[in-house]
Amino acid sequence: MATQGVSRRERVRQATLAEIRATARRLLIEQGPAAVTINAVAREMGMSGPALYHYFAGHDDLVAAVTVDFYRELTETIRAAREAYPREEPGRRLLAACRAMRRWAITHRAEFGWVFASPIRGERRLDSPRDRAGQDFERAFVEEIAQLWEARPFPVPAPEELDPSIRAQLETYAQAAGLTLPVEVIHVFLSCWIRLYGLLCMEVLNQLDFAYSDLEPMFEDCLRELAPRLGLDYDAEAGRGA
Amino acid sequence: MATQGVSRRERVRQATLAEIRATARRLLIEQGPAAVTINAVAREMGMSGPALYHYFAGHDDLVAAVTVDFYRELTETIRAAREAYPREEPGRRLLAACRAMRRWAITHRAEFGWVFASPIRGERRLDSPRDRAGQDFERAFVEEIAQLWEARPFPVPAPEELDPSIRAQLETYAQAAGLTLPVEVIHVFLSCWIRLYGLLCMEVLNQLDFAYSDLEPMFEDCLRELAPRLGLDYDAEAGRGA
DNA sequence: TAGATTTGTTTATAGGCCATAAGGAAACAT
DNA sequence: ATGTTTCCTTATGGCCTATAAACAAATCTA
Repeated sequence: MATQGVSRRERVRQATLAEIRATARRLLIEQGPAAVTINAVAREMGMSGPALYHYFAGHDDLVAAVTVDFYRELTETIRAAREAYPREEPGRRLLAACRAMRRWAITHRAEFGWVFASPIRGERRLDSPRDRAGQDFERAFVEEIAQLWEARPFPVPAPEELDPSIRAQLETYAQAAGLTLPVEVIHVFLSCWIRLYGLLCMEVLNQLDFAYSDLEPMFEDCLRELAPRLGLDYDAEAGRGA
Repeated sequence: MATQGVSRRERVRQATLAEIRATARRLLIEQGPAAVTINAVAREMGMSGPALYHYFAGHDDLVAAVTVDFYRELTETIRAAREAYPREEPGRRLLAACRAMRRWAITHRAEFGWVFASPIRGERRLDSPRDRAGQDFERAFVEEIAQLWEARPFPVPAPEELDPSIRAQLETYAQAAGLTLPVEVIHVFLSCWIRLYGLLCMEVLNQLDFAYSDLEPMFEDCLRELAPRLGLDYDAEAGRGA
């Protein structure tokens, strides 16, 4: 048996854990974030509320676990999309990753909105599973940027052009994240990231509904504008498909 | 008397309404959004919970009223900052408005975060006080853009360059908002708006904490990049002061 | 000015949520 | 077979929303 060392009990426990998270997700999708409550999830599963406390320490814990699921799924989707192109074309891979991110976001609005609108109040611990999943998500892009930079360096600001405060912040970040890329490269990357992710953020938070009903062309516009900054050519065709 | 037609009762009522909203705001600042609850506000004021239902239809209503307060204050701040420069310099006025927005946002993090992270779930009615306040906020910028465009037209894409879908969406928006500016101008405006507001959005939602501790230089960077697109020259000095 | 009305407030109530405690039942181990 | 661990239940306390009913006070009106 492949599951040799795993007791039956443990298997059942894992199944229950998965069912809880799946139920929470279903409630989120069907009834919104406020409906994802310990009691509601339990009721939905035919259990009594307090039973769930044997699986999660509390509401926050459940929320965090679900968030991690979403991060993982999104990251996995992005990684898979990347692999549609060979390693020799990091530019195409990067664009595919960006588009996969938006596609996941708009086909999983509730989940994407939950991930970053819900639980970031207050401080974060850098070692929580939640943050590890977030870092992993980010890494999917950083890896590709690093490949791109090595394969075909894109223009970056001269050292003296970069604001000293930004430089200092990014040095701290690079060190904490274990990045070996030059700070100027990180700056270009994050500048692009902020624009792309920020657009998605506003879209999912319905901050742009007052003027737009479909932001896909704006997203493609954003990619078209960002592509040359990373020294890669924008491929309009790939945006329409999938 | 200036308050001639207003009964004493009405005055007291307005005072109570104001106190309720002020208390809600205080709770928001001191203890976070979750603490802004009908009961907590009432308790804080020495009243019993149900009494508040004579002033607000329910929790959502209170939330909406507080949100409107924030929108108004922010809008007022922006309008005031604009007036620091004469009408003949719409460029400076616009930059001042942008900086005032960020300044208000970071000196009122809880309020700013509340405004656009909290209550936008679900649909919106276009005629609610909440949305009217939001439109008013937006107008503070649109007005300035219009002035700028008339005084010194900035470059806009040629009609055939604008994506048809975007054009259609913006035509709908322009009509609904009663804007007479060309669609291409609106497109440039909103493109800039998305970047600026999106950056602020991510900052206040702590989406960039993983790398940055102080986003002011990034905001200034954004302004510096946006300024030429609106045909105005970036004034670094004004950013440092205040 | 005395009664009727409107308005503001309180207590009581119903239902939901989070979280803990205490007890019972089932699965496991030896 | 029996003790132990694990899981699940009911009971409880405290806070929340929201409504209903009862009471007090200010205001209006005849």
